[in-house]
Amino acid sequence: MEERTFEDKEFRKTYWHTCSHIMAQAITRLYPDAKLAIGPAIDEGWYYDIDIEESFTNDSLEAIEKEMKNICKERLQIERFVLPKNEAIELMKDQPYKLELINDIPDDEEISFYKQGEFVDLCAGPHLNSTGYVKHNGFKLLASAGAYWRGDEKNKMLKRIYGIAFQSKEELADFLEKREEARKRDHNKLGRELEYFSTVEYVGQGLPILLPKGARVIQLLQRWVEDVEQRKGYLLTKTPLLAKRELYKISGHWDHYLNGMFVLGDPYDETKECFALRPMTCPFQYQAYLNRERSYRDLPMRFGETSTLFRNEDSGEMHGLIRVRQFTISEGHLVIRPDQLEDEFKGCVELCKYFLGTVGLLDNCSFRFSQWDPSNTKKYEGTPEQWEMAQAAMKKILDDLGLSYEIGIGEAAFYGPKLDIQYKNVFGKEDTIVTIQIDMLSAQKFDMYYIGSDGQKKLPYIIHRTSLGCYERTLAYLIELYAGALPVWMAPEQIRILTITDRAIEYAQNVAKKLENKYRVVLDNSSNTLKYKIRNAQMDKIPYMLILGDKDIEAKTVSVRTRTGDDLGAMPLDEFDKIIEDIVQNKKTVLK
RNA sequence: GCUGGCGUAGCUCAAUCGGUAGAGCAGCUGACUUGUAAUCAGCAGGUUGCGGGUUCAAUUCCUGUCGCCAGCUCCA
Repeated sequence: MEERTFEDKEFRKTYWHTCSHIMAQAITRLYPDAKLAIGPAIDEGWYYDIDIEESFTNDSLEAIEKEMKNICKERLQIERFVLPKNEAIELMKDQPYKLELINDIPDDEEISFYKQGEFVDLCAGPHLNSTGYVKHNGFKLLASAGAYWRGDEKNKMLKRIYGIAFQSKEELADFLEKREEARKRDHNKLGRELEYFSTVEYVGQGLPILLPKGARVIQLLQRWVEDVEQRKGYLLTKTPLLAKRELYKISGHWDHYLNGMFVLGDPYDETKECFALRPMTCPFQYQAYLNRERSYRDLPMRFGETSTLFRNEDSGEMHGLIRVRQFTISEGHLVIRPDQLEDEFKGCVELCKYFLGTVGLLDNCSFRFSQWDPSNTKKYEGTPEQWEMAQAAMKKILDDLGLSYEIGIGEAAFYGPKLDIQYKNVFGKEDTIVTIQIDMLSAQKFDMYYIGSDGQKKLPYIIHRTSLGCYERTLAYLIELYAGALPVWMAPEQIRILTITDRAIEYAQNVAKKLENKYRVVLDNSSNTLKYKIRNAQMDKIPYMLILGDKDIEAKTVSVRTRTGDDLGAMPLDEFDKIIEDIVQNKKTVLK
């Protein structure tokens, strides 16, 4: 086994899993009262959940690491053995979590253990065959955190320690360095530094202030999405941000989403009017459809809206621009005949792939088919038959499209299954960026019908979908992806004009005036030195810098420098305009 | 909401045993008028997140609260 390397995913996981046991052994040595829960290998490293009184501090993590090194150096043989259930229970009698796990193992399955020195753990394996194979200077404990037993918030919260290991200390150092590099791209830090957004304590959690740069980027994304959607046959709506309780009762939000809403008034006093801010656009936009009777000839009707939503997230959930309490999405609802489902759904997938591809985010996306959980029917509306039908329809479409997707059980909306497009950010964390959902239930609730060719009332299907998802979240991902250096067409500041001497001020003002008609320009005609101006210009973020001095005035040129450090030399303004116009018009993501 | 960590100037960080808050950068003013990653000088900047407590004295100790970070749970 020692011939194998980390290229081999199975070996990597085995190695990390053994690390997890070594960590558990070290913890047991240092804290004999610790009760062990589970300790699996994960995508990057491992964790172990432990029930223990003490909190793990940085100091205690170091102490555990030190003991782990000892265990490696002891070169303990790791031996697997199997016990019948009654003996397994006897062996683990002091480990309540292990007992619970043993009791869940079916009687006909064998119960395996791994032993290294004095330490024995219930485990399916596999493992390395000696603690000596783990390089004592190749691992690090990264963090401690809380985690619920079996992932259920009703259960006790245990202490979790995360760790990472490699086969050499150089690889470990490399990993830690890359992690630091990723932190520098963190939108939550970079976005504040570059003044895209800020938060204010007394405004509230999850309520970011979009500063001029952030607001500008979001505005131009919104205009672009609205324009493209218009060309794709979308009808623009603008609907209220709040409504009476009665609307949400029809939509089902009152039953399924009340604790996620901001309610204005007493939700339980039926004698008084009660409003709530909208957490979703659906029931509002349906009203546009309901405005008059519709024929089968009218369908599909595609409604689009740049829609601001409010969700009362739990206080621990907020994170920069990724998870907020007020956000704006490119919302849309397609009211369609059942026979149009396939084409329209595919159209939605194509559209959002176009948007995500153009901004450069598509490469980090994966698809998730989010289904209901048949064992938790309380969370959902509709019958099992209706769910099976909707999911079967979506499965057929996804398979036809040849999309490779993962299935997420219990990830569906309460009214239907979803195709979620998941974005993996610089830290490897995944969130939904775009969602397309099939809804076969809502039309009936809202009495949304159309008159078929036979003159009879028919129920349409509804597709809920976004194009670019939530703009705040998208902006966060763009900041991270481009490390703050957004593509020219969406950069909040495209050109910075710098004067070398005060003699160039008037010339610079004229240049600025010409460019301002088409581009976002900032003129720095302060009397500081050029070096000073460049230093303070965040020059690796601003696509183009025009440097103007006596030579340029005389030759009627601008000296152009790009944020990548390329000096394009002096050129007439028209020539510069052509270069940048091409890049902006064609939404090129690469500068040059 | 839960577990843990952290809140000192716009940013990055100091402040010994509890003894009355200091530096660099950014900012502003002046000088310099400079051709591609730190020109010089000066000024200003703080209810140490906020409230309560202990103490002669709190940035420091205790407590509550708000916010930020990591993770869990939940979700776009």
